[in-house]
Amino acid sequence: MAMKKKARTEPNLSTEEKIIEAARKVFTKKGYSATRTRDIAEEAGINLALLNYYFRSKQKLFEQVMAEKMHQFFGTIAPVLMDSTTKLEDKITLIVTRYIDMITENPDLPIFVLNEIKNNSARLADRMHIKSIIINSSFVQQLKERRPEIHPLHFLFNILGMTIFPFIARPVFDVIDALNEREFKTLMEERKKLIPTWVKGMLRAK
Amino acid sequence: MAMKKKARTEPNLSTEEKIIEAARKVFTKKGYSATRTRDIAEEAGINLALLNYYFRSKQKLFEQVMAEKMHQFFGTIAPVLMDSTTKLEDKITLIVTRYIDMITENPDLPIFVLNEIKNNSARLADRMHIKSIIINSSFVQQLKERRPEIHPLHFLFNILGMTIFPFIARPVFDVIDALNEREFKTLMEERKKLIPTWVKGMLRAK
DNA sequence: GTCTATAACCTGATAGAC
DNA sequence: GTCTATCAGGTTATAGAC
Repeated sequence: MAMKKKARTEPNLSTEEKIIEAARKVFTKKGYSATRTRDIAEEAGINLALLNYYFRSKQKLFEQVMAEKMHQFFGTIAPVLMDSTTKLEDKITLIVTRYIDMITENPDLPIFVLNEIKNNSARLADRMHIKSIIINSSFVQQLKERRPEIHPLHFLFNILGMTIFPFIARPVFDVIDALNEREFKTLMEERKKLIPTWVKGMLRAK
Repeated sequence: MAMKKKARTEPNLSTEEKIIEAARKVFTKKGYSATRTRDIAEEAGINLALLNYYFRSKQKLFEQVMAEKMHQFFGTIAPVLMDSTTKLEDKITLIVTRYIDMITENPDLPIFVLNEIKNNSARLADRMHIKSIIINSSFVQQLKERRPEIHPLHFLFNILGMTIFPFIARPVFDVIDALNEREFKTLMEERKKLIPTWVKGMLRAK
């Protein structure tokens, strides 16, 4: 009966690591506002005061987690977009497969990152050079050359939308039990092959 | 200098309507947890006590707004999916154009609805017959007939992802000033024609 | 470094005057 | 119906003992 304060993170970590690990989990799952510092402390199996000892405030702890998560979210495709030695078709396949693998491991990541960027916009997002990553990337150049009459963002929206949206919409399908975990994973595995095929069709289409 | 408590909603509404109108705006923009009942009262230009007088609690007020917003979100396409007299190709065009028009007027709606469903899942989502709307719809039947070897949800994910994702990801592009409001609207207008074309290509593709 | 206790503040909700 | 004042409980953060 006395197992209320059981830690849920690995016990053989430093206190600081236990806290940040717990913060990653709770912030990503519930978002900034719905997260209580007590939730994080309990998840880490430590005392609430230690959170403020290691990280001055909830806000500071959050900023650290958020920076990591943005790096994870945008860093997954940034190198692919920039690499001028990869063919356009191969880039598409890489973006899709990497995102599906990464988000499968971190299902709450997309809606967390996009929602928190919306809520903060100004401060957080421009830390990374997202603009140059997107606008001046080799990927966008290749799209412009292939289909000069269509804005390259159309294709980026298509690839990311088809890849990421199913994860964002998944809770809807969960509730109606239309799609259990295994079925969803199967679909997403299929999509690794299907999405690149469809996008290549768009690039060819009249 | 004494304009702090200025109401932002239309003044010629009943108090109850002013409150629910303010609640729609604030909840949709900030989500349940980040919303303070005081925010809603100020937005409505009324006193905090009146909120509890008309709606017993923050939770009750939220549930009312949420039910409306889910109806708005899913109701936009439900009739189209169900109508067995419409051709598959026409359904696709209708879904895309209706969603783009509706979300353009309510840009925060998709991430709000999907995020709150994720946070509540159990209670909220099954009130509407989403399951039968999706699984037993004429739309899904038509997809099965057209491409029996591909799971129909693949096409639904594609259509909704290409249509809705740009709105969800927009704050990212806002910050990097890659896309002002007019440019974004132009792109979304173009997508009303482009997305149906691309989807039809997928339906044909070997 | 880690804990308990508590300060300081915020938030949802209500009492009670008008 | 509407307001001011306030309560009760929760939340972040810190003081101080060990």
